[in-house]
Amino acid sequence: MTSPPPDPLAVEVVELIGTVVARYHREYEHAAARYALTGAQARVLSLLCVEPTPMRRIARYFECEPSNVTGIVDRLEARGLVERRPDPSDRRVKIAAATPAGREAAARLRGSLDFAREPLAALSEAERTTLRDLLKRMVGGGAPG
Amino acid sequence: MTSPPPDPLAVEVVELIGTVVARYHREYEHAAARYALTGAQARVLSLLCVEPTPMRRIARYFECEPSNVTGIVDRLEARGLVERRPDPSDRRVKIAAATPAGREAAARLRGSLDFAREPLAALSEAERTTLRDLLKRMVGGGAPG
DNA sequence: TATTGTTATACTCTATAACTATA
DNA sequence: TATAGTTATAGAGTATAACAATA
Repeated sequence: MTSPPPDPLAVEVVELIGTVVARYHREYEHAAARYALTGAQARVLSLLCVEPTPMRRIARYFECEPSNVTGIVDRLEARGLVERRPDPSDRRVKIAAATPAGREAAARLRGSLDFAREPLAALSEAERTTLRDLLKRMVGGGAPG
Repeated sequence: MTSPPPDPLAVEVVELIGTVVARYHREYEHAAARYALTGAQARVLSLLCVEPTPMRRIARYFECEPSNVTGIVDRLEARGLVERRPDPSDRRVKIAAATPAGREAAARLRGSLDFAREPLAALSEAERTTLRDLLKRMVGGGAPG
């Protein structure tokens, strides 16, 4: 359907983004592993620190099947990092929420993501501002979570 | 060891990168799935299209255990997308290489990564150049693959 | 009937440890 | 002895399908 012109500059940027993505993702998994969390567990926990979320909505957020979320939340709950709460307005719904221990673990993990800040050291403040604005416009173009 | 100052701008950029990474990664898996490939299979196949690579070096490249690579290459080989070749200079080594069918599949996949190019449409050519240069400097600061 | 969450199942990815064949 | 690749094993993520409880 879409037959975009083979813009060499766009290709180069896409490849660079691919490199950044691969590196970031790998480092994120490693950082999570240091807290005995898998990447998926860390991502769900981080989401639940922002806001308690029904199981179904977690699945929609990560674009995965609801059955996956059951297992991930099971394992987080078994370690006391997350709890399931009933939804007063709909007894079918279970709302997953981070416990204080979960919020603490997530905060420690977040603080350890130096690898993500480190490459920015090569840029001046003005350049970081430029980068931020360009990324914002790229991200803003997509569908909201 | 590293106790970087809590620079709000850096934090914002890191969060934006996190968003880009999450979106790109998800879309990449979906795109690979459309060709009946897992993300890991697609990444290995793409690497082998660049250059035939010994099993051990594939593992080092992706920073995973060599035993993983065996299974991934097994499955790619079973579908005729990859083949193992002996290394004439060291009979212990097996060199994995993309077959013509594998290169074709990888090319089709690469062509379908519109999602990565699409957000760039919001940027002018000058802005893309700026973005490219900033990303280059970020990436260049890390360890070479 | 439709929806929420779960269970059961099968496949893949991942790390660890032990094994083989070469070096 | 050290290295390259594999096998065996176990835990985790994922999609599919079927199910109970609730709407």
